Amino acid sequence: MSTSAERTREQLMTSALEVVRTKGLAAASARAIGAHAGVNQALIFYHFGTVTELIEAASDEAVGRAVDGYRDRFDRVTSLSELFAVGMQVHEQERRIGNVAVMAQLMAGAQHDPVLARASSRAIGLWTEQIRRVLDRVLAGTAAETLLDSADLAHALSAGFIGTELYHGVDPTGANRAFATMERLESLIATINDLSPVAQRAVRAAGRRLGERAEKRLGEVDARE
Amino acid sequence: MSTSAERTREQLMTSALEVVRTKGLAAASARAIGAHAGVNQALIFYHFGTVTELIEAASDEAVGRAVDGYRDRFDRVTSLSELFAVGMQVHEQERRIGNVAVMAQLMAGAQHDPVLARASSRAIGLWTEQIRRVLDRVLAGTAAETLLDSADLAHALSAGFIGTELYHGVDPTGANRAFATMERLESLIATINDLSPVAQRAVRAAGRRLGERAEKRLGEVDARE
DNA sequence: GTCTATATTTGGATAGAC
DNA sequence: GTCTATCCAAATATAGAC
Repeated sequence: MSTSAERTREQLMTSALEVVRTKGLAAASARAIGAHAGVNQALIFYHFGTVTELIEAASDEAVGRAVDGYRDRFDRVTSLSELFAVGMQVHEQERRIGNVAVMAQLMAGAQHDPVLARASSRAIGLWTEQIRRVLDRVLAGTAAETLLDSADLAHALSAGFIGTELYHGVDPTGANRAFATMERLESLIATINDLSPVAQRAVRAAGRRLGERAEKRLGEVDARE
Repeated sequence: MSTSAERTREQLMTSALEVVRTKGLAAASARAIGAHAGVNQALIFYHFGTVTELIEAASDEAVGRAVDGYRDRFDRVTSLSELFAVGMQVHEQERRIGNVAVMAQLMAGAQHDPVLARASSRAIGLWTEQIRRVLDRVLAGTAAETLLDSADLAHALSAGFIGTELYHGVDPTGANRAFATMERLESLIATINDLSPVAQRAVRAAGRRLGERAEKRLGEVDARE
């Protein structure tokens, strides 16, 4: 049984994201969100304190629900190619309903706002962790396991999706070309997984050296920050 | 010989980018930019019309100059690995001075502002074209030529750099992991270029089929938009 | 070409009635 | 818990003096 206050809170949260989605973060003022929710803007401050805290709460709720909703689908994935296919489908769906656009707006705002930074960190963390979990499983025992690191790759995919979203608003064809490259690279990995044992050993050996180099570099960069 | 008006225009342009760099697009108001430039905010409207048009002019000027400045360095590149190394160095430098952060802010704003969209389109276009030109040259005659498309890859790299920049502000370690993946993939391509002829033929053949599939898909997506 | 002053709008936030 | 009314700060933009 939802009280009137709970309904108001929910309306404000969905309206907040809806305004960010359609008009961008810069236009997501208390007045705009209140008007969209059909309630007075003062209620935002009563229920959430500030506008950005409302957006934070809305993001937490929406991302948690979205990621949960895809969990079963990801759990049924059994190969890297399948993960890639499902990942692209999920991304396309999330993109169509505007959730990726919202995330991109929040991350841009997060660069200079600690509240949005917290929200973005949690949001991107949930998605990345979901991908990493499946990657860990489907990479196990394959040649690609030597070439890639599931955590690294999960972060790269998340960053790629956000970057491509911004790219899409500026140059749609260019964004599709970026996606085509991701597809090519995935196919390449799949191809290597199916190579002859001899060729695979050569690639693995080279890959091992390269992986070590990458990890070494990563440690150095992190130490600097 | 620079007139007083020219100096004022230049100060406003550099100040505009400096404010975006340090405080974000949302804080780049006429007052903030004017104060930073040490001139009255009214001059922004006199010289540029609106604040976003000032930012547009500043971006055009700065990006053109930056890309030109790296041209020679890119022209001396002779292999994919070398391009990757130089690209990472250039990106790291541009990131350190904040130019990547500016671009990310502009692209986020561009999603809902036609003036910023124009500016972002030109800016990202210059960088992408620079990368594509070199890719075209260094890929020629290699095994990777069959696996990749220089225009597609150039767009993917640009999108990746922007996405990673936003990611960096939210999760620095995660961003470095994303970079590590780019490095691994580049190494993989380099490895394939050095494989035995037999293995390479297998990879090439698989790559050709995959490349055709990617291009087909790309055509379909573009037709929908 | 630059500044001061100001009109106008918009936004965050709070007080107080209901 | 919600609304009205309002304060205050900040923003874009313009008019007019210098």
